[in-house]
Amino acid sequence: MAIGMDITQKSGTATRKRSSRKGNSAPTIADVARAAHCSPMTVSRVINGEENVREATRAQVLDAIAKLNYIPNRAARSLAGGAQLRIALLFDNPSASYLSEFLMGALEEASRRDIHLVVQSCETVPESKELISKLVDGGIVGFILPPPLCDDQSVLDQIRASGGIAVAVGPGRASGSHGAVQIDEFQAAYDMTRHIIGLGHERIGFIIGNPEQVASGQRLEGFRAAMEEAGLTISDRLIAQGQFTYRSGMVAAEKLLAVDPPPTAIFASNDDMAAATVAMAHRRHLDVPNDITVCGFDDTELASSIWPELTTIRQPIREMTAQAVVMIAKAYRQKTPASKAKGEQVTMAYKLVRRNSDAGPSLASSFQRASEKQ
Amino acid sequence: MAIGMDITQKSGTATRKRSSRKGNSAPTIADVARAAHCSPMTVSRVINGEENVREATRAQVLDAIAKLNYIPNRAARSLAGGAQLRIALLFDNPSASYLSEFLMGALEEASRRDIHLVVQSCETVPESKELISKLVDGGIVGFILPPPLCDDQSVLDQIRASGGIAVAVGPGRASGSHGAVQIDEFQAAYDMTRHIIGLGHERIGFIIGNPEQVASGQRLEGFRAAMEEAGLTISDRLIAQGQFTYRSGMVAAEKLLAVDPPPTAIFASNDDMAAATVAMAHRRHLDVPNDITVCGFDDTELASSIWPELTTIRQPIREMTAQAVVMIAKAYRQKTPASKAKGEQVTMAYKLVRRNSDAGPSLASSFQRASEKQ
DNA sequence: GCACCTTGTGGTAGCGCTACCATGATGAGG
DNA sequence: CCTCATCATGGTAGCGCTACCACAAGGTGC
Repeated sequence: MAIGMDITQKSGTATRKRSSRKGNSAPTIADVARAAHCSPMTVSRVINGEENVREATRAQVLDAIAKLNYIPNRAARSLAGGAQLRIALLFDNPSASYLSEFLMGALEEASRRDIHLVVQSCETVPESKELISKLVDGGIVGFILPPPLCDDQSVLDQIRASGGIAVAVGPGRASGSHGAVQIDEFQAAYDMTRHIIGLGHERIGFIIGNPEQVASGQRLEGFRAAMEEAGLTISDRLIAQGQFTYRSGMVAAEKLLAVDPPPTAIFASNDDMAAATVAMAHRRHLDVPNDITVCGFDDTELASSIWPELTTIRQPIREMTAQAVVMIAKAYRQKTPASKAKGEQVTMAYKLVRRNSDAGPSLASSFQRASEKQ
Repeated sequence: MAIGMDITQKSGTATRKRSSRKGNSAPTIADVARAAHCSPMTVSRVINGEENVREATRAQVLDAIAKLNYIPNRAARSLAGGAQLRIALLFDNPSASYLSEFLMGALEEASRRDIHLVVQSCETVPESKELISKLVDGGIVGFILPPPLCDDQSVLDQIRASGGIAVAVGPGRASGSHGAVQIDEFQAAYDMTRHIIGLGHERIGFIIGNPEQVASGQRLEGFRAAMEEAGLTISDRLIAQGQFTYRSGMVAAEKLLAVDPPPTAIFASNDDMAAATVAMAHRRHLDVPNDITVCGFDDTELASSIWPELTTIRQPIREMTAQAVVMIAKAYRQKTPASKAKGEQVTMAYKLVRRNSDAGPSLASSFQRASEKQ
């Protein structure tokens, strides 16, 4: 890692007398063994709950452990224990804030379990093929795949072919062939739509996400279902295609706001597009939320850094990623030829976060809507 | 990334004498050494960025590392390296995107060095006093302080009094009593202003950051210096006070845009406020950058997620935080009574990132300006 | 010319723990 | 009584890496 910087590292002298290497501190297994009048091996057995230790010996050891306040050294344990789990986190180019949340969860859990996490960018699909088998050869046993990679069947297949364990995080739909951690996208979009309807809106616009990601379709379906259930008509003109990017959101919002009469609320499939919608509304001198309600999805950082802050759906990204790490660890441990490719599915709870971008329809709009009906 | 090199690992090591303990062998430092035709020690040096390695050797080793996809074993590292360091990252409430970048850098470096990183929110200053000594008693040896905490002398003093090592990241000015990692805020703001002037602008607005942070003042000074050097007058009406928040940016931008004649460019002291300025400009039906240039500072994720993407100053936040971790680790290791409170200062390189929010002044504005001069 | 650095490199000895034998003790079966 | 499985335990050899020298090669300075 060479960064273009100059640093003043003049200090190199300092001849301290090496106290860290041996010195004081931290009782070791040998200390315990001495105190319990047995060998380190026996202590190790007790710690690891092995069977073949006499009850009396075990008690002695336990006693010594308590007396010395001994805590086994994690690092040494996993070093000696051999097989350290290595997991790769592949990513294409998700939104940066999504990725950082994602990393936090994975890194934290990996550190807790003393698992090696390798973070790998994986730009192009053709390249990925070679990359994956290289990683597997290099000792990587599992792969965590955030969107949009989690929807790429060829990557999934490649991992399986190489003998790796794949866990997709946040795919729209789970296929049984691999593990997945997700939220119920359909239900979340449904809930949000219900929320908007509950505010009194009837003319609600929707911006679809990137059509290549399964989640986009599911969110749209959730929206549709709630609208239909409420007996509201869904005009094609009030549904715009986006790509999950801010820019695509601007284009889509522009289109929706130009419809006559305009929607009193817009539900965008992610926060970037919702933020763009707010910007477009402002450009038209519409107040958010008084003139128009705008809701997003994902609760990325953007949602709370713009004004008004967005009402959105919070995915527990960190927890989801942590869960993915756990799942790989588990799958690896019980990797009998049989259960190998089972593919556990976990659905986690999302949350509708209400902030300042939603409100009931304005009187003017209501009036307009009322008159329009007649 | 270089592909096309097949992995020659297995053919190279014919004997395969290991394999006893581990089934799936991850490449070790010895494998790399063999591939790079040097000793494991040299590889270790390269990995740890030590100085005394010839450039050619370093390159060879780096090459071998890449080829083998080698990843150092953290467990072994911390075992051999001695005690495990514990560092706290205290934060008040910086912008979320800043924080997430910040965390990434720290987490990554901490994980790389097997340092235990404790992330601690520290809302109120009175509370902080107790918190710090509690953490030190609990075995925390170092503290990383992002803005705005890095400007709080009482926190710094408290850490020193408790015997902890403090490193401020991104303070405006370094005091010798503690470590600091920063960029040259003044120079960066100066450069950006020069850039804007170079585009042909003369009537340039500025939005100041939170006055409690030293960096705000430095950025303002950099702006002033460049303006004066170019012989441009600085109207008080074209300088607005902000707080580094999106919302404060909206208020400030509104004020600046209402000035008659309005500025043809606005330089905001951070990206959040710049983004807000773009939004306000749009609300007034001003095109960015054709009608007005808007520049930010920090290059947080927001800068590239809105449209147009912001021209801004990129601080290597991640690298800076990583550097802070390194500095604490080093300071701790050579913590002789003498060198203890030395307080190393590191200044890192920033970069002016040009994107799509700047352009020369429009003809209309130029004309206006020209006529105004007469 | 010989002390002295300085610089790049290699060798060795562990860090604390566990895998894998090897060893004494036991008891059961012949 | 002697074999042979079955315990309970000990010894040894690393796991992968880094701290600490040692050492050779190339300067300086006088």
